[in-house]
Amino acid sequence: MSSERIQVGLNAVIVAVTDEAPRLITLAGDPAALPTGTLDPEEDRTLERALRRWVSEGTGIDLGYVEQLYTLGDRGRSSEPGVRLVSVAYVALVRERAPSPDSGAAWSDWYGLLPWEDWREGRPAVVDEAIVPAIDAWAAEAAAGDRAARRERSAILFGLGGSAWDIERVLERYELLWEIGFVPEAGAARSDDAVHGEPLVLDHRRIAAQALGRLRGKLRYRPVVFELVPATFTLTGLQRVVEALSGVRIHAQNFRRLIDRGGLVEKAGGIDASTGGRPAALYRFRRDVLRERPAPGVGLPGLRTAG
Amino acid sequence: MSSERIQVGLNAVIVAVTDEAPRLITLAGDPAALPTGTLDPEEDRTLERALRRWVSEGTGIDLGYVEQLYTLGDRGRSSEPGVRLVSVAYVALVRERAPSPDSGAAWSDWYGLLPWEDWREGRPAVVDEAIVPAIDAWAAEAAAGDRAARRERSAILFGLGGSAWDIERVLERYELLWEIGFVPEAGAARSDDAVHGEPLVLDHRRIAAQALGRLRGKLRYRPVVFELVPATFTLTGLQRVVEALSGVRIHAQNFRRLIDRGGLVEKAGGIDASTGGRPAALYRFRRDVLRERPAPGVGLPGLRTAG
DNA sequence: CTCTCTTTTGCTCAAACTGAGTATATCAGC
DNA sequence: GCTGATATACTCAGTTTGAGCAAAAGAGAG
Repeated sequence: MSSERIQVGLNAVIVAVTDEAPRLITLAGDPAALPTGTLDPEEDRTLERALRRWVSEGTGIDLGYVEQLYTLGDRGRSSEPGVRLVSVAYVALVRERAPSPDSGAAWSDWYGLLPWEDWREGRPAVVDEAIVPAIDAWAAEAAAGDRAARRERSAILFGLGGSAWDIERVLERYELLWEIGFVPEAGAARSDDAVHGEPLVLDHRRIAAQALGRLRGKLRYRPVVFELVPATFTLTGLQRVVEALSGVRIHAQNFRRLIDRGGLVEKAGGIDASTGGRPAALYRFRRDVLRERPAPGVGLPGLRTAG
Repeated sequence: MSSERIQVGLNAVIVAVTDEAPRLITLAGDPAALPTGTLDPEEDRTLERALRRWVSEGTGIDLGYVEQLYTLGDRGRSSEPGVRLVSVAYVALVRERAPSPDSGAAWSDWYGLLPWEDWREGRPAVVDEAIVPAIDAWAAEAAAGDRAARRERSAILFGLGGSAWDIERVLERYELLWEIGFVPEAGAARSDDAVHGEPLVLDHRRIAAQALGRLRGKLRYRPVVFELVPATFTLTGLQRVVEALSGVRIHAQNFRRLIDRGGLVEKAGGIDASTGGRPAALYRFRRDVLRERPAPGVGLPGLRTAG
């Protein structure tokens, strides 16, 4: 056939939200990497089982919710020469911040990788201070006819000049930053991580970006948040997790209205008095909605023009 | 490593809508199959390019819009023994019903594969006449405690007993029918195709089901319909295509309101008088919306409780 | 030429949903 | 019993959605 050998790999974006920060597991290295494994044709009946097996073996974490994300197969994404690496990437949600053993696995802040994605405190400084100048330079060096198009595309993706910030277009934003050479993977020398974001090996940061976008979209119409919170939780706690992932603030009263109008939760009986204010009632997820309603999600109220 | 060899394949669900019927390309055989190809590591820089290459070579069709669907890698999905086949499936949309050469490729009616998915004339006869009895039998043979759960799950998926018909859950419905042995792939002998749907080789019908679900979902928030219609079209024509894919009827006035309130189209100047009634104005897609609005789709009005 | 049938297109209206604000409840700590 | 904090309840205008009525504009029948 051909002299280049094809190899199948698996990648996992393992997500948890702790202390109002979304995190994912990375493996130590320079740069760091997403957990990576292979399919054992003898042992693994399905790709997903293969994933669960080696994640469990390697990090001691038993995955709950798992969803296939994307399969990457571009040339040049293997570190071994002569090997064409085709990787199937998955997103997995885990409840607690299970501390990893001495496997080299650790939890990294998602917004450490993608600092421009966190708009909870308004438009992040990185955008105005570093991204906008980089975009301007990139637009300026284009042929006269393309300048307006480049500026318009950037403005829409990054919520500039009156455009709304679309929380789901994480991948498109990453790809634009890659195109303009803002993220170090694009050949540039290693630079300030707080501004350009912490890089990952190969195209792993791209995978992380795609995963965040997918998850943000999924929040709307499937009750995936509940995979990330403990069995009982307060509505404000739930809201903080949604905010952490979506990267925007939510109107608390409307969030509450949406959640219980949708029948997503029920009172668990019990109180969390550690809030610093009026104690909050504890709720639990109503597993029944999965069967009752066609597309129950948290709906993400109030984020048309965040910031 | 292991004695079983891993092989990477590619599958394409190539879609067109003609005469108000969604169609996809299948290769002659018993049963028929989806177009299948491989990645040539030397020649193909990306998976998507590989797909475009062999579809073009094999059927003469140049694909336009292409989107990755899912990667399948379960054991036992290769016809060759000793080979573990990992297939990356794609959905592609093409405009005209390009007639295929003598490559064995032909257009098949999507609802020939999945007859229970077409609710444009109300709940299809197949559901009441064949599926409901099959479900009842399946529920009856369960342990007493599981019967209600089986019935409830079926009712929700198939829009029985007051449940709404959710157009997007195509895959879940297929999987239920597989589970209860209604679709022939599940080991049963070949049966009446008009009722059980035309089978495809291996898990190809499953892929087709997943593709339909994905496409139906995508209609809502991305302007993919326009990939399927000619450069100029009437609003009713556009509506028929949406109806064909979504499998439900749409309130014409609301559809029209949605489309032009969303700025998705503009008058192309010209008239189609062949409608049998008042002549319809011709429109064209406004490519600009892609840059203007965050998530322009056709919105699919009026399909909460179709049928 | 007029009447009828058909499809296209414009308009209306109530119900549901959203975004955003005001007000009240209930705790901890002083 | 204040003060400060968060939790929770209600309100209200603006928008979107589902659904129907009606006029416009052609073809064909009589």
